[in-house]
Amino acid sequence: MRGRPTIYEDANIVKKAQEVFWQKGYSATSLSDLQKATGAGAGSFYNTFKGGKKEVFQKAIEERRLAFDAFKIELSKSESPLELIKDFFRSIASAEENEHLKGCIIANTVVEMTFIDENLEANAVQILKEVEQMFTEAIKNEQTIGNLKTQTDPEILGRYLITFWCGLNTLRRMYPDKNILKKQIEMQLAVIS
Amino acid sequence: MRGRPTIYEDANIVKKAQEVFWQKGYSATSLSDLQKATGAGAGSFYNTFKGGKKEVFQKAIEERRLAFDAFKIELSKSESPLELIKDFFRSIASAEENEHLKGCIIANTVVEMTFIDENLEANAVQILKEVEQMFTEAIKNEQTIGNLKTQTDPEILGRYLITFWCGLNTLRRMYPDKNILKKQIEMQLAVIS
DNA sequence: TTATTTATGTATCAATCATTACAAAAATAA
DNA sequence: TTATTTTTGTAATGATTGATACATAAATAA
Repeated sequence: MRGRPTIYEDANIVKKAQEVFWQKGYSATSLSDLQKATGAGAGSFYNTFKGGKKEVFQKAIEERRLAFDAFKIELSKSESPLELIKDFFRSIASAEENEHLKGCIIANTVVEMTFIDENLEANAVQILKEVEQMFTEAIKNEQTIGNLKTQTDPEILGRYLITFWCGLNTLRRMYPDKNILKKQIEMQLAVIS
Repeated sequence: MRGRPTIYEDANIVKKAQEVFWQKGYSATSLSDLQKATGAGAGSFYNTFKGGKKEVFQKAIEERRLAFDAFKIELSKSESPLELIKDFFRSIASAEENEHLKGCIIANTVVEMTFIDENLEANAVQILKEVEQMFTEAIKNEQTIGNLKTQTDPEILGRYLITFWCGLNTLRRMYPDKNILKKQIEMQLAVIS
C-alpha cells in the first residue's frame, strides 16, 4: 500500500466520537468536540469520513447495533436465554453514575432525532425493534417449553420489555442509585415469570 | 401605562416557542426558528426575555409543569383518582401521530439536557418526580381504602408508572399506532389493580 | 532516485449562531 | 404640543458552525 501511513484509524475515531455523541447527542456535538476527542484534525476527519459529522454518527450507531447483535449470538448459545435477558436488565442497576446519565444511545437518538433527521430516526427505531424482537422470541420459546406461567401474548411481553428498557433510560437519570434501580428492575421483571 | 403597546405578549411567545422546542428540542432550535414561530423579531424577543433562548425554554417547561399541577387539582377533586390517572394513560393511545412524535417535553428534556445544562436537566427531573409523587399518593390512598388487590409498596408502583410514562415516550415514536399503544397501555395498567 | 499516492495539519470558507445596538414607532403623561 | 416611556424592526455584532482548499509529510512503486 502506497501513501502516508494512517495514524487515526477509522474504528478508533468512531469509538471516540461515539463517546461524545452518547453524552451530548447529535446536535449539541460540534466538529470541534469531535476533533478534540479523536485527536484527528479536519484534514484527517473529512478524508476518512466524506459524509462528515452525520456519517460518523451513523457509524457510531451502527457499532452499537453490532453490540446488540453480539448479545443476540450469546443468547442463541445460552441454555436459559430469558434469564440472560433478565440479567442484562439487572446489570443496569450496578452501572456507574456516568453510565446512568449516558443512558442508551439508541433510545436517546429516537427521542432527539424525531423532527431533525428522518433517516437517523428510522435507523434507531429499527434497532429498538430488533431488540424487541429478540425479547419476544426468547419469551415465546420459554412459553412453548412451559417455563413461564404467564400466557400473555409474547408480542405484548416483548413490547413490555422494550418499553421498560426505554423507561429505564430516563429513570436511571432521575435516580442514578443502585438500590432504587435494583428494586424497580426486579419488580418489573417479575411480570415475566 | 406609557410606551408603545405590546403586540407580542409574553404568554403567547412562550406558547409558540414551546411548540417548536417540543418538536426539535433545545439545541436544535435556533433563535431564527423561534422568531419565525412567534412572529416577534430580535428586538421584541430580547426586550421580553433578557435571558434569551434559555429563559424562554425554561418558561416553556414551567408552563408544562402548570399543566401537571392543574391535573393534580382535578385529581384531588375526583372520586376515583387512580381511574383518572389510568384514563390519562389511556388517552395517549388516541392521540394524533404528530403528538406521538412530539412525546413528553419533560421526558425529552431529561434525555437531551443531561450533559448540556445542569439546571434545565435538574428542573425537568424534578417535575417528573412530582408527577411520580402524584401517582404514588393516588395508589397509596386506594390501597388504604382497600380498592387495590396489589399490596406492593406504593413507592414502587409510583415509580413503575413514571417509568412506564417515560417508556411510552419512546414507544409512541416506534409505534404511533392507536391499537398497538392501546393494548400495551391496558396490559401495563393491569399491574395496578 | 524519482514519481506516485495517501494522510495530515492549517488556513480559510460561507453560513449560521445567539445576542446587542440603535433608531423609529406608538403609546401616555405633563 | 412636547417630553417621556416602552415596544418594535432592522442592522450589525463577534463567535462558532460544518466543511473545503491546499501545501506538506511520509510512505511505496517504479
